[in-house]
Amino acid sequence: MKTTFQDDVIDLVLQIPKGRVTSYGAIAKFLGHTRGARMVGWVMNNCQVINEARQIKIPAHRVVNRNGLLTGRHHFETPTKMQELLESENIKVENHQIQEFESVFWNPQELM
DNA sequence: ACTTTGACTATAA
DNA sequence: GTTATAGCCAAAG
Repeated sequence: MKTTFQDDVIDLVLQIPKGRVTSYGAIAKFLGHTRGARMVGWVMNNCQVINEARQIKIPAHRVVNRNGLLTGRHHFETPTKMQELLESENIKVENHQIQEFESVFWNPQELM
């Protein structure tokens, strides 16, 4: 089993510090796919399945679009679950948009 | 093998 | 400021 794109994405998402968020594009870029943000989204969709199949939790709520908007909220159990999770990590969310986004944004490059 | 789709982003108008 | 378009590449049908 070779390293797949989704494995890399998941691994990175799991390393997002609590109270921080990142964007699809940042993840894609970190993996070498500067404009492959769409694939990250696809992987996140699989994350749901993995969450139940592997019984591991993937902090998908820490992944938002570059706008700081909770675009993936509709894919959660409930449309408000994502915001709840973020708020429980001291991330301010208003109108499905992260406040002080630049302050909570986490660049994967910091990992190194 | 070909077409469609996707939780996106950057650029142009 | 918004809306439109193209780019990107991997999976599913």
